[in-house]
Amino acid sequence: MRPTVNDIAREAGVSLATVDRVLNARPGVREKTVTAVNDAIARLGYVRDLTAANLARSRTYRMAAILPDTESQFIQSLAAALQEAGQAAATSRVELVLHRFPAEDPHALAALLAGMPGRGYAGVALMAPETPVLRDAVRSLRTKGVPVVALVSDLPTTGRDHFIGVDNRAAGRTAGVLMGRFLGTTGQVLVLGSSLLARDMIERRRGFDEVLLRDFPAVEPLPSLETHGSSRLLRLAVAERLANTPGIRGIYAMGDGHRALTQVIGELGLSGKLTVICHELTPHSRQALSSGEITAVITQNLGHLARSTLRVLRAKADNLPLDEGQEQIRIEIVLRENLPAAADSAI
Amino acid sequence: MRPTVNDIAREAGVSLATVDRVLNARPGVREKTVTAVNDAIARLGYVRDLTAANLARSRTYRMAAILPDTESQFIQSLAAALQEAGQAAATSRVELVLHRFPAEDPHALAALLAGMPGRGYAGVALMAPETPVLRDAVRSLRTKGVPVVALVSDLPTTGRDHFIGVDNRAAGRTAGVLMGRFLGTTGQVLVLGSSLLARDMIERRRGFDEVLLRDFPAVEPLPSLETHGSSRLLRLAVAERLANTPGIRGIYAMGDGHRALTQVIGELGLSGKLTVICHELTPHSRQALSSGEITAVITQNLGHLARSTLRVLRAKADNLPLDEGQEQIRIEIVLRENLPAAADSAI
DNA sequence: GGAAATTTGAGGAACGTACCTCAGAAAATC
DNA sequence: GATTTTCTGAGGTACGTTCCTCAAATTTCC
Repeated sequence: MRPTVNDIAREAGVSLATVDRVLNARPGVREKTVTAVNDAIARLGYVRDLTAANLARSRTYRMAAILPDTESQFIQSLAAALQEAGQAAATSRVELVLHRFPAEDPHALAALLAGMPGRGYAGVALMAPETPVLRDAVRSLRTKGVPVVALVSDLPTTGRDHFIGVDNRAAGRTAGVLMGRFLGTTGQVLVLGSSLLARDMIERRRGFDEVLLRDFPAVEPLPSLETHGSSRLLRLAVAERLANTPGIRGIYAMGDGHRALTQVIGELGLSGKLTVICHELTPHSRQALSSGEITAVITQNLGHLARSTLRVLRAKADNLPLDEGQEQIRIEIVLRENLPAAADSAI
Repeated sequence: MRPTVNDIAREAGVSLATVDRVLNARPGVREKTVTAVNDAIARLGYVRDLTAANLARSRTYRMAAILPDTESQFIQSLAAALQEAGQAAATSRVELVLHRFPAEDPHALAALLAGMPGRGYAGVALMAPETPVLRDAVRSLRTKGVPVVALVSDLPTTGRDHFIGVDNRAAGRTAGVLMGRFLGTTGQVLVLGSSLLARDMIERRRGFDEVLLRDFPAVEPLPSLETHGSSRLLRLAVAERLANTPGIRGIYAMGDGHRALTQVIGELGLSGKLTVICHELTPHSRQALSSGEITAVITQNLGHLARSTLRVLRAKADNLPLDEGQEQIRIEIVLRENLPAAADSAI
């Protein structure tokens, strides 16, 4: 049988109450006694039974996930993944509530955040652009004891507790190598980015250029086209560039808008003739990948991201250490040949 | 507050004992009453609190993981990942015991398996070659009610409950595209494989050839060299082939022995001049990747694999459904640019 | 050496479920 | 309508923790 708190009390020659004080770091125990208890714990190899502990605490964790109300497939997939992870976590006393904020209105977001502590949230996961208003809102939340984690795009200046997502600079570098090696020789590359999540776009771009400059000097990345999430804008801009710049042999799409992109490429009769690398596996990019319209997708596993979010929030709420290995989100490269089955909840 | 069994009893107008009988499918309840209880459950949206349930059952899960006693870095990393996942799972009443068997002795393995039910194992995870003896041993285990999952290399003919690992055919295809695109033009490719885990080797080879044949007819994969896990054999064979076949521009290493391979390549002064693609991220392949001796590694996240193993075994032991999305192990492509930080427990 | 402060012990209630017993109610059978 | 048989209720204990109270023991300080 596994040792219990009672075994420890006996082994350490103290009472159960004292063991409990030590285990839960409650005050009023002499240093010497603490050591004695810890020794007993080590000797017996005691591991706290979390199921029993949580039950006794009868603690429930009400968490919020806040996303922009953009209706891109990526955001939708992310929302779905979070919902699903929330459902699964219901058995471990964690409840996840999804909130949306108007993508272009940082003040609405700040107001939403300000209301969080009052509504009993034990933690907040947030995907949002890094504005000054947001920075203050996050800081205020944290001083009120609500942990905040950044999702997908980091918010370092806000002092968030953790960032859950990939290293976007490394993701950009990865896109860079693939572009360089797939092109093989010379060529110009069209680079597209929305601007909502400024930070991740900037980091991707930086990584992309870094690799091309260093390892593939014959490849010339063009200045970024900002599409602001508008497919009309994207379509016009891409058509114009492709028509006027015959040297373009590749496209690096850092943001969303896969559908508009493949469409305009198709209309120009260039499907399959360009090396197209984009980010995020969505229903549409899956389809374009398997049809050969997109060459490679750099992505992250949204199911993992969502589950990680809940685990991290919970650990932060309980002030417990993280299993860094488990929480590290990998940069995944998806080609037609390793496209995961659609059964994957993360899409 | 979440509804409890008591709420259900009140809502259904029956006693707690009856609700308990229904919930745990114990006999002695009229059909009509069962329906009434289930209706109440549906109405209140009751979800059984698994932590409390397991506590009450005072159920613990003793699981076994069985690996060959080969000392390859891959097996060592896998063993470490399993150990670590086992430690983490101790808080949720799961215990994992690692066993090894002599790699070349299927009968010793069968004997080991035969002893499992007696020792109170609730589930077994197994990485082993698919021999007739093994098939019978696994079948016998399963009829005794012990779920068995195959690890890394599938064992379809044994009727195992689940396979945890990547689709090796798809992994081979992925290696194929990378090789084809990275080579760019014509070239011969040396293919190396150990033979211990016959099935995964065969599947990888099949996938590799499939893609090259279809999409890269100018690339010619040579017949597999079997190294039987011996680095001496590998070294001799590779040196001989490279010396006598000047058309070789790439190497696809399906099995282990990264160290011997990069060594012999280095001795021939070919470091960085060949496109080398291999499987499994290990300390050594990491190093070779970052130094440019290996071009790409096709791998799987061992941390994920280990945690998945425990979750699946537990679900099978409880006869619960799986979250397929969470358990699907992805085929990962690692280049120097997206090499995950070594902090990752999965190495 | 005595008062004050600190540390410890003993005990109990609670968390939500499982599982047991035994008596009593309701239904089925003749 | 009496007798079986089948269902149901009431109550309890247990799982391993957390967290509380209050008294007693021990230490610290003047």
